[in-house]
Amino acid sequence: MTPPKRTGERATQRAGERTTERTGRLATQRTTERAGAGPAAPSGPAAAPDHSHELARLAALLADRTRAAFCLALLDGRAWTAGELAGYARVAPSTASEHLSRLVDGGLLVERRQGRHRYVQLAGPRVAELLESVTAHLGPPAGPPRGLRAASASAALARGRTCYDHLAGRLGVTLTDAMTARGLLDQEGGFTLTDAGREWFADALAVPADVLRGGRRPPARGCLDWTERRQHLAGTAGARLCERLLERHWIRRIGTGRAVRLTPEGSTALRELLGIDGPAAGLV
Amino acid sequence: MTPPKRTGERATQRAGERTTERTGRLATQRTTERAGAGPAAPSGPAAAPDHSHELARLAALLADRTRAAFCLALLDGRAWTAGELAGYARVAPSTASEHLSRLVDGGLLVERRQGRHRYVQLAGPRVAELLESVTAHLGPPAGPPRGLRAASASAALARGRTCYDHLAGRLGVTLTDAMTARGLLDQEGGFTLTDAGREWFADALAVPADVLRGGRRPPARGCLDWTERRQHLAGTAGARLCERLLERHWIRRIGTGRAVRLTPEGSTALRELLGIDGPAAGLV
DNA sequence: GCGACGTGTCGGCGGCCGCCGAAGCGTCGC
DNA sequence: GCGACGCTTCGGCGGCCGCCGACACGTCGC
Repeated sequence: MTPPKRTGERATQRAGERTTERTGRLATQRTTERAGAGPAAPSGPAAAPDHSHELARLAALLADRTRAAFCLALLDGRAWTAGELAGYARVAPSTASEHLSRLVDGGLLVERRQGRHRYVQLAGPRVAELLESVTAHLGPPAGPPRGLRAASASAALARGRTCYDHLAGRLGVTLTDAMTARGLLDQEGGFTLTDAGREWFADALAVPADVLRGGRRPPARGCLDWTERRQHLAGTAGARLCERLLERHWIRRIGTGRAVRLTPEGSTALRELLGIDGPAAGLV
Repeated sequence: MTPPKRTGERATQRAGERTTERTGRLATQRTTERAGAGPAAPSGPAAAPDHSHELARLAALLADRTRAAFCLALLDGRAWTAGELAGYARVAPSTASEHLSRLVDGGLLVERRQGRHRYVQLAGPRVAELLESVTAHLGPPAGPPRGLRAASASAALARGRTCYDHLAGRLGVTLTDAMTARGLLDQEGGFTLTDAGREWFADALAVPADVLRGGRRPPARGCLDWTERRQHLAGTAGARLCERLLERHWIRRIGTGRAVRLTPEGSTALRELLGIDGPAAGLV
């Protein structure tokens, strides 16, 4: 019953983890044989590909509070500099630098050097979805009451904000509800754009139907909102919607944060397009 | 620029992590203030609830290769004993015991004591979905070629297997495709059961429509298949489908593993119900 | 009742990890 | 060009973690 010694093996594994090249991919590393591969595995063939190593490697990237804070901050979809993130998470610049290198190596982040700045960003929608789905499994958000001035800022965030590349907050949920009520979106047994929805995107937003159809990324997807506790539209459709609204200045970013506000023009437009009463819905 | 000392704070955090009571919930722990809460945060209001601590805590559960292997093994949906898992992952029983305690405390697993055995199981569909969504973001499975005898076992797994509580492998994908072709399932812009699909579940499988509608769990959901690289039906509908097929002996488990095979009766039934040609689809 | 067995607890060991400050390097602004 | 600035590298420190073996405890089979 005593398992074979494998201290040495484990040691080389660990070493392997550290010397990862900066490929910036989530791809498989060299695999050291272990689980279910030998005669000692009692429960029959564990022939599923052994993902345990890669899973642990990926999870380890998020298993540190500072790195987790970085990733959550980057969930706003924008690029941050290393220094901003260091200040945000209250760690020394050197510490932040090391963490960022690990996250880039691990494929969660991409970086762009620009002058003396290092801009870093989530590596793509898939990473954003990954983070969302993991955070969705966490308990309810920490605490309802916080500082005083933070309250007004969080009120703005609750009204509307970006969530990676789509819209969240009351704005996101209201849009989603309005689209559902008008038969553009179907939430019955999933999160699907209807035929009418595709037409609406083409007519009202000039987003052709084929843009919403193809590729690996789901056209429509629900994303759980932590202030509203409701789903809002994500996926390609959610991203295009947010994009168009910003382009047309129907919404505008507040300062440098992720909060957005509905402009007067936007209020009019949304009333015409979706029958949304901005003030009544608490969007302004 | 130099951040405030917080060695002591960090130390108590860590201590807090270790002394977690055995509540077995994913819930929020006490939160120690940090990211974005103070004046040093440069990038405006980071008023999003600070999930970084809980995210790191959750990720840390999966950040160890042994624990990751446990979780992936348990993804077959069945209950394993502590000893089985120890043998599977090639660690000492004492080590496995400690890991299991952490996973139970962390809310990923539930345990059932039965005589001198400790049966352990994934805590629920939500945990299974979490693991699926994370593993889906890993690179492609480790290596195509493996040992010799493992090949036949993995061929059986490729034909059909359970994935937590629903069906995967060629069987899962074939069923999903057939349902889609018959208009029971809509994959156009998500993964939705159509009205016809709900009727079919009621008529053909005696699963009433309200069972497929309610609750937190999505009625239909896509689950990425690592052998087929395609999505197959998961969610409540997927679970009921698998359940019924087992009940009616249309499929049967092979040995104690997660592999399943199509029975002759099942082959007939699936041809009648969905027009599936078992042999031609490589299911037998 | 008495061993075999599965599991939990404890102490200890080696290793990795996260953190920092100091120093170095390239870039930008003047 | 020269200093300020953003970032990175390096060494070092403290702490946690994963692993094991030894031992204790409860259960099961005979």
